[in-house]
Amino acid sequence: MATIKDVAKRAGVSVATVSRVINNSSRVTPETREAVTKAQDELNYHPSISAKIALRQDSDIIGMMIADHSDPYFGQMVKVVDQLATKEGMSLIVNAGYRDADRERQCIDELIQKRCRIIIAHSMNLRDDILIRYMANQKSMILINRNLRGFPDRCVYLDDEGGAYLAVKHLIQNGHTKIAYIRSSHQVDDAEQRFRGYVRALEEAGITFNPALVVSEEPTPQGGEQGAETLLGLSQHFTAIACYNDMQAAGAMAILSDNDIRIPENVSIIGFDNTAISRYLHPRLTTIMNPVSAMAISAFSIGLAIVKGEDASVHSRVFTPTLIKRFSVRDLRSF
Amino acid sequence: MATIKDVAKRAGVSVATVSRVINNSSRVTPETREAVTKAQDELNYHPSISAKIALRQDSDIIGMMIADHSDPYFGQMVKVVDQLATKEGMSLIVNAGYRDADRERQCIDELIQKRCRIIIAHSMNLRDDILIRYMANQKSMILINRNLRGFPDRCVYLDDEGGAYLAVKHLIQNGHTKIAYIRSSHQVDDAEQRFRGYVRALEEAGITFNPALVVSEEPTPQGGEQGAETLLGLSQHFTAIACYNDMQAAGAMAILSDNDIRIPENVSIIGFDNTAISRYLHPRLTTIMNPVSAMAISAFSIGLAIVKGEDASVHSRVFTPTLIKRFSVRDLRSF
DNA sequence: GTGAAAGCGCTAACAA
DNA sequence: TTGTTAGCGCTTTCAC
Repeated sequence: MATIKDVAKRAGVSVATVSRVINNSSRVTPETREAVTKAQDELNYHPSISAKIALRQDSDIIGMMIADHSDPYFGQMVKVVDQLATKEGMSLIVNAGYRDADRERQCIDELIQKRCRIIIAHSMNLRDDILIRYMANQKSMILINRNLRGFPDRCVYLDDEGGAYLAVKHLIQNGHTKIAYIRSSHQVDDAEQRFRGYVRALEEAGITFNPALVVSEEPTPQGGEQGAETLLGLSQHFTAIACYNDMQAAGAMAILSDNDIRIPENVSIIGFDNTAISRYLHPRLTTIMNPVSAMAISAFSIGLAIVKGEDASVHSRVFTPTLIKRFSVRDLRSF
Repeated sequence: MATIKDVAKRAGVSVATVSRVINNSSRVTPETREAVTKAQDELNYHPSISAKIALRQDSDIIGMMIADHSDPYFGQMVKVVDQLATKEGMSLIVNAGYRDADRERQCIDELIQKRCRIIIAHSMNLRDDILIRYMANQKSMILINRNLRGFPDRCVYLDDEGGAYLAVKHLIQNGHTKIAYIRSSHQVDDAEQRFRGYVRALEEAGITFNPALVVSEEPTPQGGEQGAETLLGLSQHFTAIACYNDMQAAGAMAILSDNDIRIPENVSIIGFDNTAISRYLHPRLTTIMNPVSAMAISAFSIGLAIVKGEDASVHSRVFTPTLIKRFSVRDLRSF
């Protein structure tokens, strides 16, 4: 691999001049510039970013930690940050922790080792004390989907409890009282919050909570299939299923449909997240809007403001979910 | 940010010893190791990867270029490579070019500048001559979804033409002759190949190709919606629609359904790629299996073999699509 | 406008 | 087992 020295030699100039041409850092005569560019091209020279970072001690890299590369929810989040980063002339590195605490630590350590200027982390399994330590040391680290005590201005999150409450309240307002819930089997904050929203909506409506109508499954279509099968086997009567997320809803709908149970005529379904898939299920899924893009923009903006020494408090930190009405919930009161 | 010197000073040893502890590179007495680890921890020291790369000239980073972070197709590809990389103790960087030639070049340049040991690129818009130049200079660069002349052993791709042929032949075998096609509006190889497969299947069956039944749309659900609307407005009779991919199929199905056209009773649909979504559409989508994971594994294995100086020719390079029969195609012959 | 040289954080060869 | 030191590719200051 050609180095700056090779280019300098070939162009008959010093390395300093080559550096200046590469970085447009100060005036260089057109002839010199031409000669350098030519040499660069002939040698297929690509400056080493590492050498630059080693020397300069800062990097223009923004690092993200997400749970899973193959999950479109995170895909959207990454895309938004990627486009903002590009606009700022920064580059992006994304690590996925796959919901494993050790792997998550590794991912964040790697981002630090690569000297990312901003770190945006969506941690699923890291304990508070570990995150607190990272946050304390990385002044431009932002957390998505977590409200960590001590760092109110660097935590961007959704009101998950309120979202689930909204979903279940919508079912109740449509006359449902026997409402099953497929929760996430992961031990994460949002799973707990969403479940709590379900319980609160029931309680507020004076409906007694029936633990037999709650199943715990992976937050995937397969989990939804499994959950629906379990619920059907229970021979407990229910008229609606609220799900942890849209993926589970998709799986549950497939199983219901396989069993000739019509949606929403026989059973109503409500999802969460408003993932792309929800618009293409049949019937189109009523769900809760999770403003991922807006949260990603906010997280990025806060990080950027910190790095630039600007005021970060102008950006939103807690986001409110809203109901997206489609066709998977039946109004029982009109019958 | 603490440096290796700070740690050395605090632990009362030399930087070389700290380096040895970090890299487990040679024997160190337990007491020394302990002292170093303690100092590291107290100072929150994270070694700079950049300094290491600058010095060692190689990196254990594997770089990928994909089209779009938010597309689950690429998400799956990235996940597979990520897990293989982790197993090899390597880290992963992914850049997305969003189907723009300039951005794609930037992405690849960035991967080179970061001194990735292996580069896996899925280029949509780069011209052959540009790719040839990159491939010639980057000996461990692998191309996915492209058969670049001159580099047969570093190109991993799907027989797209054969896949579309398979799809349309399946429709024909089920008695369809008026077959519409929604193609991708992108000027990329696979779009052209798949379209060719459609035409060949028709020709082989003696069905005259009707250009009025072909519409060109974005490879997204929105594109599929648009395409279906156009086709319906044409008042040209058709009994089946073959799509460039599953996303388009999902969108088309939603539009058909909105217009009370039943699938497959009134119109059959076939997709391409066997994306996760295809199993959760209603009815479940008959489609063509695109073995992304297998291709990603192959690309990675070839790259690794090159880097290790092993024989790369044992890994598959061209992949054959297969038909996944589900419930979106009706057999017209039984009526 | 250009060059010489110092130095970033780190590893590895060599010495002790 | 540990320390000293050269040097990786690059940027930047200071001369000229």
